Amino acid sequence: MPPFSSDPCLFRRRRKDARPAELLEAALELFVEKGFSATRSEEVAKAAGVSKGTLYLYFPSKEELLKAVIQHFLANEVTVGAQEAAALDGPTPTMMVDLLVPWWTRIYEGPASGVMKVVITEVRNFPEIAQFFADRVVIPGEALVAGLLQRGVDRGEFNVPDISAAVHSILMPMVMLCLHKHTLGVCATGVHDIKDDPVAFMHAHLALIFKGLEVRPAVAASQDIAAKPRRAA
Amino acid sequence: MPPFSSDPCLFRRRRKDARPAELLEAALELFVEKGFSATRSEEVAKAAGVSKGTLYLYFPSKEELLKAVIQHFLANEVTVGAQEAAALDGPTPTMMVDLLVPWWTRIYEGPASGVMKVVITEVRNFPEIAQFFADRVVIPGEALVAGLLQRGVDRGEFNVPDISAAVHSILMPMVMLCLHKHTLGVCATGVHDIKDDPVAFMHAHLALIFKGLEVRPAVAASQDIAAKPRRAA
Amino acid sequence: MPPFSSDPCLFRRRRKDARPAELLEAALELFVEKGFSATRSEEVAKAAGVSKGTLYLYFPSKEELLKAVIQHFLANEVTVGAQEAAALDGPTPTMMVDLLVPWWTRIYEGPASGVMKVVITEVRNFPEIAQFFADRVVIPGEALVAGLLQRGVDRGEFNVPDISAAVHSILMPMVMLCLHKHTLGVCATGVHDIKDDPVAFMHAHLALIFKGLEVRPAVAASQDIAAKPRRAA
Amino acid sequence: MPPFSSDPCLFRRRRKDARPAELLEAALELFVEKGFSATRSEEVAKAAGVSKGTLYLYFPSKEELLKAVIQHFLANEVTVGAQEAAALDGPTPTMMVDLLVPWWTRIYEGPASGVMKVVITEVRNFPEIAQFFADRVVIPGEALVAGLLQRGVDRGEFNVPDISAAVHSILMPMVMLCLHKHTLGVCATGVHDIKDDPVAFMHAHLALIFKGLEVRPAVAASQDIAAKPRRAA
DNA sequence: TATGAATGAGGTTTCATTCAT
DNA sequence: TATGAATGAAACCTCATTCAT
Repeated sequence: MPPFSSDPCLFRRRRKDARPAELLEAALELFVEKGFSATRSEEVAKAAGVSKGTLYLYFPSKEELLKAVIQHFLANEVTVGAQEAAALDGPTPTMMVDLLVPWWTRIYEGPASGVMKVVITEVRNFPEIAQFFADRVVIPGEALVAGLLQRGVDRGEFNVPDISAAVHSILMPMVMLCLHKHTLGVCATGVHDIKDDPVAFMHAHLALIFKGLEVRPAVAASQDIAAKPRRAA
Repeated sequence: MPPFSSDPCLFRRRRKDARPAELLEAALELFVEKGFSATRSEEVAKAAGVSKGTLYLYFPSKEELLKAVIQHFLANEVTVGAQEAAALDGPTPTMMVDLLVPWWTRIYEGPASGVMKVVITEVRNFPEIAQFFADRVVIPGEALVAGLLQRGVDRGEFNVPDISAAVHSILMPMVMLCLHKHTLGVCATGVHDIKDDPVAFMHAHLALIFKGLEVRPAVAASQDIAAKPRRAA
Repeated sequence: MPPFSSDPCLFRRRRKDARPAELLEAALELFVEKGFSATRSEEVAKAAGVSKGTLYLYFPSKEELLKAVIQHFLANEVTVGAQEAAALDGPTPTMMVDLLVPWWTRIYEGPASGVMKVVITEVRNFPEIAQFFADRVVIPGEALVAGLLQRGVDRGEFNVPDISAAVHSILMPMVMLCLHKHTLGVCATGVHDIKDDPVAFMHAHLALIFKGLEVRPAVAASQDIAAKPRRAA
Repeated sequence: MPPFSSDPCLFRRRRKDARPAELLEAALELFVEKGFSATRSEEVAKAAGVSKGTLYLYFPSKEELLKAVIQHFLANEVTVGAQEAAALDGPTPTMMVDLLVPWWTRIYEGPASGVMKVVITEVRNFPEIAQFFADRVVIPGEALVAGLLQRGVDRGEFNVPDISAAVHSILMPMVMLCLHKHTLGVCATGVHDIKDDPVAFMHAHLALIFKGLEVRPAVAASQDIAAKPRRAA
């Protein structure tokens, strides 16, 4: 057949070059869906359209495959937000909404949430991955939010007594919901679910962060709420 | 009238009575450290100083053992929280601080945080566990916080446009930090860590929830921050 | 309590003396119902109202218990028929019906059929039992029927070219139905079942056999042979 | 177009094709000798010259293996009998002898008798096997004989007051002797044994049955029914 | 390079048996 | 004598990995 060149035919070469990526994608999908240990290596091979033996031509073991999956998908998912942050301007609250809502929605709805699930659930057994994840994802992510908060404080737009704690208060629900999407969210019934409208949740979440519970002045004044070192009445 | 006392021997009886708790403790420790599936039931038995068979005298299967661990170390904690909530009185913000800070500090610092890590990271492969966890922990926990928020709204103490989202904003950071403590927290360095002062974090977190970022009126008025379907000014 | 005499009180002594028989009865019932290997020794103990340990005071192992069960119930079940045979008189066909129908009905409906089931299903692993069973049950049983046939031949009542084969033709269905009662009969549906009317089956079976024995018209006419439901033309 | 022939290697293919039969033979031999439950799956594998895992490549469980044994060695034999019955013609008594004698001789002397022993002695603990056996062997086998009897009745060749009982009278001795061959027959001495001449037994058995079927003089006279060394008309 | 038949270590669970009391 | 908590040897089955082709 003429379309294929003579020696190592182009078709096969193209297949061969694509193999590792195809295997990694199949593996991620299955690891997210069924968990690492519950996924049999043959399933990964089948999903990628090759046989069990072929998988082992590219990855020496199932564990190495997992490491490759995490590294591969992590590399592409980082620091997009940071670049976008640099491009924006205006009042910090507006910036935060304009930046964080689409950024996190993209993550939540795309494959990145699956990567997070895999990393978080398996990280304990792979310390190298843990460090990699901390360096490339956690620390930059926290820095992004911390930077926004600091900007608002510097510009006198709002008041943040404990930036580090606030970063956690902002980010943790976002991360947790990624996790939830792929864990409890898929197997337990009766749990309240935000899966269907992540954008609405993000707006509500940020609104709460911005405005708090709008405690009525009288109530708030009656006692000093949430003072750090609380004293007995 | 049996020929011998039906309480045959104080020593054995005491052992028998103590066994379940000893097994649960050994199980939790191993489950947190190595994961549920990666822990062999024999290891749990050995760690509790008994043989494999003895474990099955007290728990009919490994999965039931996990359920018992959840019930013993976490679900009871949730129940206690709910009872304490019923006993308190006064302004809702005060109540929330007085209740949630020690409650969650106990969870975070005690074995309950380990249970959360185990469940969240492995639940996907064990649907029955997922449902058990949802029924005994997630739903009651969310109900506890939702109840407090509703109380505040009913008494006109604060305003909560979206109670369900607020529940998540409050609880997710708490849960996520439990997870973090036993995953990234033990293997990655450099990640900001609240491990050493959970009480301080809780106060800051609740303060943020109550007061928000205290956005200055002028900034807030300039555009409608965080309106759900945002439109351009 | 006065009813019990002083030293080893009569009540307990009586219990103790009855123990082995109680255990054997419980064991037989369970072995028939669930099979030997599927019966746990604790179940036998429970059914006899004692604890696991006590069972082992009387029988050194489960296998020895099985042997004791078989020997115990076999000893009492043999040669009753032979004695009854000696007491009867008259035309052989009549004798056979009068003897075999109630004899086998008793066996089929009583515990003896269970013993047969146990022996037949387990005999392969217990050669001593096999010999015991052959000597005490199979050989006397076959001799009984062979003797009856020989008597009929000697008296010129019927013709039996191959007595040994005829013995099998007569006895095998009877034995097989005992077995069937406790095996296929209890677990498979759709199999034609004679469980509900063994007497009718016996009459039909013997009627078939007799007509094949070329009963001489004179003898046959003298009385209605084997004809409970049958009527003369 | 796969890169290599889809028939990768004749040697391996031939092994793979032969494996199931080899495993079934090894399994039957062990099941007959030691019983189904007492035979470990690894023993079957070893006897077939493969490893434990290989067995499970061909049969999903030990119970399915037993089902396959039943189907392969016995159920097919029943099916063949039914087909042969359809192919024959002529007077029913002749048909029955021509059909049943070689059919049952084949069963008795071949592996099928072993299957019967296994099923009958162990079926009680495996309800699914019981149903399978009933559906594939008992019901078709009884239907085969019942069909023959009905044919004779319809053609006015003989009289059968109770077909169902007659089916049992005919089949039970045949089945029972299969059982006997592999139970008492191998371990007890002194029991009368037809092992050496099943053909003679079958002729005698059927002769006994026929004479009881009131074969009409005309039919009986047309050829000498069931004479032991049958000769062509 | 690609295959898939074969392997066998390893996991959970059962249960006959023991023995301290 | 009687108990029942404890044991640990099996048994079934899975699946990551190898290797002949």
